[in-house]
Amino acid sequence: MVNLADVARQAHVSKMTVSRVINHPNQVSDEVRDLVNQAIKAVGYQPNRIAKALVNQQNYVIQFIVLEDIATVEPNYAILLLEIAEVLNQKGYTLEISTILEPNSHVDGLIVSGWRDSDLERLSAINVPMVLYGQAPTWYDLPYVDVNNRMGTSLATTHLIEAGYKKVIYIGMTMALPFVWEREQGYLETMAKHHLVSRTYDVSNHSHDAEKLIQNIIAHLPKNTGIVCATDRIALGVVRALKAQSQIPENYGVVGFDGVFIDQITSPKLTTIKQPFRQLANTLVSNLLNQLHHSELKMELIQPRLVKRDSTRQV
Amino acid sequence: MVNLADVARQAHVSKMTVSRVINHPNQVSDEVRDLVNQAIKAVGYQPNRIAKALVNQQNYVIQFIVLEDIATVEPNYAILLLEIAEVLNQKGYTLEISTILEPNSHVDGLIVSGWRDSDLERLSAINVPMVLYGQAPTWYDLPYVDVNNRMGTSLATTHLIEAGYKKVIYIGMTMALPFVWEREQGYLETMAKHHLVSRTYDVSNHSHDAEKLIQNIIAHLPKNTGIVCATDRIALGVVRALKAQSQIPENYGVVGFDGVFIDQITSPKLTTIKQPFRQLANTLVSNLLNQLHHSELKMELIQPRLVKRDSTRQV
DNA sequence: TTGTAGGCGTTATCAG
DNA sequence: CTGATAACGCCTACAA
Repeated sequence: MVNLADVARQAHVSKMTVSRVINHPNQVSDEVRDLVNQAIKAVGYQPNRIAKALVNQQNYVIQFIVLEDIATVEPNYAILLLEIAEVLNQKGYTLEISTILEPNSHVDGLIVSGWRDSDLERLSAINVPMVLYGQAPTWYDLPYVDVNNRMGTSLATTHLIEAGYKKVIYIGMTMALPFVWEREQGYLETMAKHHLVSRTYDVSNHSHDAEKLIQNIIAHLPKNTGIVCATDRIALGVVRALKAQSQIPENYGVVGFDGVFIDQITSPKLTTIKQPFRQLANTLVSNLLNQLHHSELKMELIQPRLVKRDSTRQV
Repeated sequence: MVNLADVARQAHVSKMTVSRVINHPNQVSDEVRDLVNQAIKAVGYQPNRIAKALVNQQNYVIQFIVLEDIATVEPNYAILLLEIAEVLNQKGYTLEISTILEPNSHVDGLIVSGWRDSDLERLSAINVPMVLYGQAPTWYDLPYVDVNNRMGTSLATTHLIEAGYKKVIYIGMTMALPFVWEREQGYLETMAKHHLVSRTYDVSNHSHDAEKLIQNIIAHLPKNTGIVCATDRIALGVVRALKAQSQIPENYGVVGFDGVFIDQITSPKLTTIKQPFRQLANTLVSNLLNQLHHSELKMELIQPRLVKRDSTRQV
């Protein structure tokens, strides 16, 4: 393993000078800097993270904690994880993945996802810098990053109204999670703003349940109805139930939420509210690193995007 | 941060004795060992990974490299990743995720996934212990772990035959990847063994293409046909095309492959060949660690499982 | 069985 | 602007 000493020898300077060229280049004279840089290339030097970590009392490790059962949580994670890993790697950090909350470890920061309200107490007791994925109640004062769920369903509702669907209903989830509430509110507010009568239904977040719901209520669903769904999974069931009569998008318009994977495999392809995972990952990471370096606590909401596809009329 | 010295002071012994109690307990007298263990608990000592890594010239970091475009590769990864992370964490290793092949890094081992034939040359030039996810040509001598793809489609084919479907066809993929070939072979061999005439089609790995294929050939598809699909994604399209006439599983039987997520959201639910991800993760990790510790190179094939659900007749 | 010295590769600090 | 020294926390090698 080639180290600082090797470079120093090659460049006929001390180890410290080499170290400075790397970490504080402007404290070194131009000539020496060039000399050292050449030497670095010549011997193929790469800094040793471990040694650096030891002396700096930092691990350069960020832990991504998944508190919910992955198997049920579908594809979202893979993509978010990869994005975060990439951003972190670029900044010299390592992403460690964990499924348990074990604060004793040597990590510099935590990104916590899939938490429930009941985890919040425990979370706020841990004194490692952290950022939550998902909007948390403000009284815990825990920094979070989330997509603006309310804006998302608002976008969806507006789109359906503008596309000319006379009636617009909402199919939400039975889970008691903040984002579930936010998504419903986005629909309700937008309907109110347009002086329209709102109507909501709740199902578990499974396509088959949504499918059944539609079959049950189809008799009462007038043609020219728009359906805002709390998730793509629900939308999938709705589309399937409606597909038989191939009435999409003429008689029924369907909008999903999430924009990961499922939206692509439905037929017709889903109009959906897309979570901007790349941006989410970037924000999550920079939020956390800002805490590490400047100790700012921030709550951030990212804007989602409406992706128009074939399950709604083109306006 | 509490360290060896703190424990030593507390127990009135030297740092080395404490270190020995942790790493070579049988080199220490019983009394001293108990004393030290108490002290460790008392002060809440946790070994510092970083320092250990520095002196041992190990990072305890395993890199998981994803060489293909994640967005297109669907949910499989999230679950595999989490499983691997868990296993590794238990053994004191950290999982680092990366999307680029950059061998210069300070990692102890590599788990490589999503590679193509063209990556193999480069891969075998890297002299860091590694294990591939996916069966590789033997002449590269690269250790790999994979599900037994051939056995998988064989299981699927046998199931359809035993369920009494008269004709059994195969819908494969156009990609020139080893596992694609293996899956097709599993079908062909099994058909031959039963003295049945085989018939294969190829589509890209998208549900919509599979759907179109079925629509095109449905006229030539006699009732009582079984369809072995190379992936759940393809099966999804097939099921959708056949659903209209709701002829599943009476007139047509469909079996998918992978058993992650998609199989759950089809209607009817898919009979499929399930990749045992937990076991895959365990094998991947132990294969790699065996290389690190005992430098054994191994190629391992894991048996998949047939999960019978509603897209085939019950036997 | 236990302890001492030295070093892993890096950087902060202080002296020149 | 540059260099020597000590330290981060741990472990191997050797000594007692």
